[in-house]
Amino acid sequence: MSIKQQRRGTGSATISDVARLAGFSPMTVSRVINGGGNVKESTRDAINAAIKELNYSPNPAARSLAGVEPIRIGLLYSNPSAAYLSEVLVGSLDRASRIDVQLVVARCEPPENYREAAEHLLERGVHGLILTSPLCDLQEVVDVVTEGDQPVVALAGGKPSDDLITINVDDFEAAHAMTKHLIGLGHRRIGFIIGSPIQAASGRRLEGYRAALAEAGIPADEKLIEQGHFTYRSGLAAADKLMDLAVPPTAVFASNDDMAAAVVAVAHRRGLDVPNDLTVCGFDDTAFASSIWPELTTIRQPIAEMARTAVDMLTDEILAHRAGKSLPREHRIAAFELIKRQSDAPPKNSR
Amino acid sequence: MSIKQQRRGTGSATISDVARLAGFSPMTVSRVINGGGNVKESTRDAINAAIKELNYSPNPAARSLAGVEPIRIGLLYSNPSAAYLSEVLVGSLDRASRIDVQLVVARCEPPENYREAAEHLLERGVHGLILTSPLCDLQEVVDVVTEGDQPVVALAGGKPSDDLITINVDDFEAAHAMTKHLIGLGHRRIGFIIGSPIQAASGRRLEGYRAALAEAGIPADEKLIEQGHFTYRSGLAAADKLMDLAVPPTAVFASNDDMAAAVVAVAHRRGLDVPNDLTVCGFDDTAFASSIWPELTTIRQPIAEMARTAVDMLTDEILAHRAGKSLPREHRIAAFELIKRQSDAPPKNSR
DNA sequence: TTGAAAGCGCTAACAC
DNA sequence: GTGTTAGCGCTTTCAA
Repeated sequence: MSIKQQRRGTGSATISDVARLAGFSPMTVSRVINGGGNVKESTRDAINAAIKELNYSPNPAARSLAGVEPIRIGLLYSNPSAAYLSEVLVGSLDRASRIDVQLVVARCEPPENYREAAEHLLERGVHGLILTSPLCDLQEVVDVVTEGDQPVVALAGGKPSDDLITINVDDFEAAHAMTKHLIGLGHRRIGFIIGSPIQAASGRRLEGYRAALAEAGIPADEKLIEQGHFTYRSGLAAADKLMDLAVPPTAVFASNDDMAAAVVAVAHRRGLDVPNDLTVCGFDDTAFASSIWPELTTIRQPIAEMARTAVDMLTDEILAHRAGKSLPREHRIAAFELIKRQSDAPPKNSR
Repeated sequence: MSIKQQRRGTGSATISDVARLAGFSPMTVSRVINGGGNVKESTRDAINAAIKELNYSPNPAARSLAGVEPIRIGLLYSNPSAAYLSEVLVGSLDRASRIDVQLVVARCEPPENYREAAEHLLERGVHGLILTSPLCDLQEVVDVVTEGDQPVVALAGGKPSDDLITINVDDFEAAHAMTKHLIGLGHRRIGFIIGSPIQAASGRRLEGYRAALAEAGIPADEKLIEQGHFTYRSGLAAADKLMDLAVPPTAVFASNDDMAAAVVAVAHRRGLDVPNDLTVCGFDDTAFASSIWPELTTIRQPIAEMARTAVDMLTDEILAHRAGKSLPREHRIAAFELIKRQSDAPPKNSR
């Protein structure tokens, strides 16, 4: 039933098919695809239409064989919260391999070697850089990587600026949503553990919490707010302080899962049941959140998806750069999700 | 100083270079590379020598352009312990993209849909399958995937057999090493939490523990051995039983990190310090191990590396299969590592 | 058992 | 602005 192709060929549309349909030469199609200059507006449109109609996409093998310089992207990470890092890797590796982009991964531990690490990557000829979480918040690191003219994207962190493409969830909105959820459950004394002060997201999460409280007409009580550092250990300390309060909170919202897990541990140590005696919520939905018991209600950032987006955006920038154009630095917002699990309940004395 | 290549070209050796050096045509070289039949022994040797001398390796882009059927590997996973899964993905994606192998990933949740999931992959035209951890231990799943004649590799799990290529650490040796480490610290009453009974590794770990005890002349006490299921929750229950013993253990060795983390939680809840009042060790070195406090002493399986190996072995098999040869099913052992962190110490009353 | 020719899909170089 | 030509490195087909 299947007609054998003349020789081989995958069956999908080629650049010549597009050229024929649009009434131009393959070369012109190639120019359009690669954002090359010097193509008449009308020609470009016709070709784009043909591309769409044929659902054409260039064959990467042919492309690389024809000698285009491959796109290389550097990924700089540090302090690997294993779960976060691997989501980043999964997402970016996946997309990179799909669109045939080389990914060079390097670890960098500021303050020691961030300069070297960045320079090392640049020497390896990367055309753009992805900066992962704690790194995008270190001004020195950002300064170093934005020195050259390669585009840089900050993944889940960093302040939107003219130097940086950023991809974030709306931390304010997310913390706001979680706090509102807690208020909806009936909580009035809601403890909050702030994240590491060096990360911009920490402040935004705190503001979201404050705003939700204010909107509900709940007076702010500064004693309910403790500083943490995104580590389990800092969560332990903060939780202890919170639970030692004369009137302890009925719920604690920690700025990440590690600290939330620590709150659960402290509660248990004190003979408190979670969630019946204390509601605990986290942020990030790392492996932690669903491995401990009870499983944590938390905010999920689509890290893998964001990493994919990062690769895409960076690739677009690099291509634009090669074609001599320049795109404005974009600041993308990804959708968060409130994941309700078993660590939250109405406060005990509510009715 | 650099002489511009005539037009482009990467500079590395091509099939023609090899052909010229060996004194044959590119075609014959191609045959040798692809394991094709009909090449004289002496010719083959000469060409192989030339390949080696030039350090030649075929250009995958050219290859795929020339229309060889791409190698497609299916990866079947379930019950994603996020950390484990992403290590698997990172390793396999990385290697697959490097050697230009397509990886098709599918989730499968037995007992519902393992048959469909496997068949779905096969329909997508995969030439071989990787089975990740809990799956390789389910006989029904193994039966289904080995029905056809595609090669299957079991990654970190499964019983070595004629149907399956397996890649494992030596669970017996690893558990043995950890137990010995604990004994070396001075512990005599060492609790053990067994992993899920459906996974073959659980039994091997238990045996390793037993053997080390026996070697040290420590009489086995069955009360110190509790059944778990690799979940945090089962670890909680097992730890409670262990700590309720008239003479509780001074150390607990859990068959994975999740359960070890649960032991730490129970200890803390009971006012016990880890490691000073109780030593706790895990297995796997997942994110958990280094996120909680104290960080867990544990056994590390080089999952990502093992995944890379899996892709390589499968690819070799598929290539051999295509060339009409058949390799014996290999059973590879990867090296584990005992990661010493802060959750172990000599027993209190030792001196 | 080996080789020659042609072509996979694309783009760089150079016309026009 | 657009087209022509040639060739990237490999494999298939077919002939010797």
